[in-house]
Amino acid sequence: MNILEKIANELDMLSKSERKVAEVILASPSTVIHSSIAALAKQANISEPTVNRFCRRLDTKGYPDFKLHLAQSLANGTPYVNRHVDENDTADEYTAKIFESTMASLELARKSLNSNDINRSVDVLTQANKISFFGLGASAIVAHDAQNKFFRFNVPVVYFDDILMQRMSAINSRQGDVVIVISHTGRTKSLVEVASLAKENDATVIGITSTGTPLAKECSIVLSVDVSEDTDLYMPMSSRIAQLALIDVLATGFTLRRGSKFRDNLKKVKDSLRSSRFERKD
Amino acid sequence: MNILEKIANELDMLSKSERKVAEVILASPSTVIHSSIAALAKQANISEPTVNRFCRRLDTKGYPDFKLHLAQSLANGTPYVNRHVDENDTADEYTAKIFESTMASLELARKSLNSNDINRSVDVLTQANKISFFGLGASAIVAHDAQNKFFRFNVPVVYFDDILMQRMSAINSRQGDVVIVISHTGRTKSLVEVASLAKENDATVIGITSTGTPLAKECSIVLSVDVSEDTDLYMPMSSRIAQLALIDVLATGFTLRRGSKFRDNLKKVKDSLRSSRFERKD
DNA sequence: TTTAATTATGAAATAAAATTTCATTTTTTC
DNA sequence: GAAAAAATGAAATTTTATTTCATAATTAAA
Repeated sequence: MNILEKIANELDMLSKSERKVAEVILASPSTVIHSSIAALAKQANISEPTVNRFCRRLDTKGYPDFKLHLAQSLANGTPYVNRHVDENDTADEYTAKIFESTMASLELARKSLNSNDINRSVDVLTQANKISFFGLGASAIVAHDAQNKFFRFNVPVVYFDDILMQRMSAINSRQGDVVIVISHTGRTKSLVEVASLAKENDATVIGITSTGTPLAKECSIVLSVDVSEDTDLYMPMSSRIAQLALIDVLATGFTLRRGSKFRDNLKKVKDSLRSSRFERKD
Repeated sequence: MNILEKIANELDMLSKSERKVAEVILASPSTVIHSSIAALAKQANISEPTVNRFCRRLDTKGYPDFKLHLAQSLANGTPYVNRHVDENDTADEYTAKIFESTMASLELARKSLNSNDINRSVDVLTQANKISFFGLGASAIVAHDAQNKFFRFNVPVVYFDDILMQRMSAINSRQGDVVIVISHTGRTKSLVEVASLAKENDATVIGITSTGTPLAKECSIVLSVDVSEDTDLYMPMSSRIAQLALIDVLATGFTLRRGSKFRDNLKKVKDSLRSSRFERKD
C-alpha cells in the first residue's frame, strides 16, 4: 500500500506527538523527502526519537527507509491524479490531463471491484440462457459494446437503450436469464425499475454501478465501479471507460471459463472479417 | 528523466571506478536502495568517496539524495505494463492485468497523439456546419459515444454504424462538413471508401486510426491512436478505450474553445435530467 | 479522587552513515 | 619520459540517525 494512504489510515492509532509528525508529512510530503530527521522533528515541534518511533510504527526500518517509501509513493501517486482541466489549458495540457485522469479513474475503479463478485458474475453468465444489457445515455454505449463482445461467444444476447424495450424485455425474463444493468449514478428511475422488474421475474440481475446506489439495492450481484468524475465539464467521461474495462474483464472471464476450444472459435469469428479488410503488407 | 536511464546514458562519460558503481546499480537497483554507501562501495570494489562523486556527477546532492531518485525511478517504471492474460489466471489476476494493460495503452496512445493535429481538429469542429461520426464494430460504439457528447453542444451531429447510411451521408456531404471516421486497423474497406467519398465531396475528413494505415492516407487530418492490442483474445479492447479518451479530448477542446458562457449551457442540459433521477441524500 | 501502572516523550549518549580533506596513484599531454 | 591533470582511497570530520534512560503524561485501578 501507498505509505501516504497508510499514514492517513493509521492517523487515529498514533499518539499525540506522532500525529503531529504525520500531519507535517501529509501536508507536504515532497518537502519531507529532502529533510533530515532533525529538520522534520523541529518542523513538527517534537523530538527526533519520536520521528524515529513514528517511522517504525509504519513498518519501516527507520527514518531513511521511511523516506524511501515516501519517495516511492510520491513517484507513484503523482502521475495519475485527477487533474482538472483549466480554462486556459493548451491542447497539450488538456490532452495530458484527460488521459491522466482516465488512468487515475481506472486505478480507482479496479480497487473498488471485488474479485468474488466478478467470479460469481462470470459463473452466472456462462450458465445463462439469455443475456441482456441495459443502459441509457453514456452507459448505453457500454451496453452496446457488451453486446458486440458477447455476441461473439455465440450466446443469445441483446442490448436495449430504449426505456420501453427494456421494460418489456425485463417483464419477459425468466429463471436462467441474466440482466446486466449499467448506470454510473445508479439513480436513473426507469433503470432502477427495470432492475427490480427483472428480479421479480426471476432473472439474475447484475448491476454495474457505484457503491450504495438505489440501483445497487435492487441487484442480485453488484459490480461496484467507483470513479471520481470531473463534473466541471458536465459530461460522463471516466465512468464509461471504467465500465468498458469491466466489460472486458467479464468477457475475458467468460472465455477463460469456457476453455481453449472455445477460443479457437473466437478466432474463426475474427477471421471471418478478413475479406472485408485491406491486407497488411508487413 | 528517469535516473536509471540517465545512468545508462552517461555511462561513457564516467571514469573507470565510477562505471563500476554504475554497473552494480544497473544490475540490481532495488538492492541498492537498501544499501549504505559503504555496502555499495564494497560491492563495486571501490571506495566510498567514489560512490559519493558518482552521485554528484548525476546531479544529485549526495548518496542519500541519489537513493531517493533511484527509489522514485523504480516506483515509476513498473506499474503499467501490458501483461497478457493467462489460461490459469484467477479473477483477481485477470482483472488486474486487464486494467493495467488498459492503462498502459492509454499511456501509449497519448504519446502517439500530436497536439497540433488535435488543435486543428478542434478548430475544424468548432467551425463545422455538420459533424458526422462513422465507425463499424467496436469503433461504432465510439462513434455513438461521440454523438452523445457533441449532441449536447447543440450542433448538428449524426452517427452511423451502417455501411449504406455512411455512404449516402458521405456522398451528400459538402464544404464545411466534418466527417470523423473511426477505425483502429484503418483497413476496413468500406470505411476507407467512405472517407475518400466524403473527401471528394469537400468535407473535412478526420481519421481516428493507427499511424500509416490505408484510412490515414485518405484523411485531411489524422489523429493517430496507437495501442498494442492483446490479440490473443481476438477482441478489440484497449483500442476503443483510447479512442473514447480521444473523443473526450476533442469534446473538451470544443467546450474550451467555445468559452465559459457555452459551459453554462452544458450545465442546463445536465440539469434537465434531474427529474428522471432519484435524489441523493448526502 | 488518589495511587499505581502504563505509555509517551525528549535529553543526552552512542552509533552509523556520509562527506571532506588530502596524500597517493594513475592517466594524459606535450 | 617529465610535468600536469585527473582519479582514487585512507583517514578525519561532519552530519545524521538510533539507542538508552530518566522524566512526564496518561490511563486504569482502588
